[in-house]
Amino acid sequence: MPELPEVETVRRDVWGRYGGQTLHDVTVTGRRTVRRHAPGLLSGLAGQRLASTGRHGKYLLLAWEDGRVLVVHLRMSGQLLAAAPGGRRPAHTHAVLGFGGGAGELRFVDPRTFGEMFLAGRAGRADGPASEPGLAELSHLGPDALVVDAAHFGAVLAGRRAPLKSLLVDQRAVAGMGNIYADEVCFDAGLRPDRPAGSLAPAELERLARSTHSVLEGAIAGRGSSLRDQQYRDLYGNLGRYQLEHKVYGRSGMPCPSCGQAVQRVEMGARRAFWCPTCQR
DNA sequence: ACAAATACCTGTAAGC
DNA sequence: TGCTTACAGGTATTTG
Repeated sequence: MPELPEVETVRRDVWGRYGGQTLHDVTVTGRRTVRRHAPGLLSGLAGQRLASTGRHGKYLLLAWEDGRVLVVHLRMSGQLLAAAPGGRRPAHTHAVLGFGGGAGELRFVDPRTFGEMFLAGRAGRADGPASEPGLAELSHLGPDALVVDAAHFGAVLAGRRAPLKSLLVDQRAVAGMGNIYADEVCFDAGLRPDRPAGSLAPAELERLARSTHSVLEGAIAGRGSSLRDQQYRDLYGNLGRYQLEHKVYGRSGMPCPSCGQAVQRVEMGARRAFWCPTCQR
């Protein structure tokens, strides 16, 4: 499932192929994909050059010359796929951005239709991750996980009795982590996912911030995680390889890579968490 | 104010 | 073989 590392991988791919290219036409066939506004609104982007790309948490931002930003969220099953124009489009293709200059088309494919695209105003300037264009639609998000620090964790976790993991996947607290990376970050930081969020000592908050950065950066280097359903693909349809480096996520009963103890699975409400009972406290 | 539950979806896999 | 059921999970919304 696309979380921060997967979205960042796709962002870099998109910039590499479509950066500076002119958008010629937009085709929207999935109404639910553009549910925040009328489907025809995206056609107004035709003629614009892709000026920069950005990302905040799991939101991908495509900024155009005139300052408008196309916001893309892949949610569960969304994919952005590059293709030559004219080929047969895969099932569940809900929107297609047609570029000139031989760049071909950019397809939004999403079987479960949880994903969405919408047009927002006003772009940031720099091309890069975690740009802060100040979009009203994204104002509910906490700081991007790549730049969060211990002080911020301290502030948002203070006084909370909810499990640490629940806060790590809460995009209002910190933006970018989901089920996979919250578990991996907790393991790397040596913290139980079911620790009451407000119980972390200063040194633990420091470890949490450090592990958040290192785990997510490692996952970006590995081009993201493709799970057994192979739902996550990069722009060119290739699988990620960071799933090979997961220490605890989905590894219930298998030995912890650090100590050899069996990885445990704990139910936390409707969701679950994987963790090592000896390495995490 | 916070925490937990639920709705939204469909492809896949497990069970019968 | 074919049917039914459970499960996956990010976010918005509702309920407690």
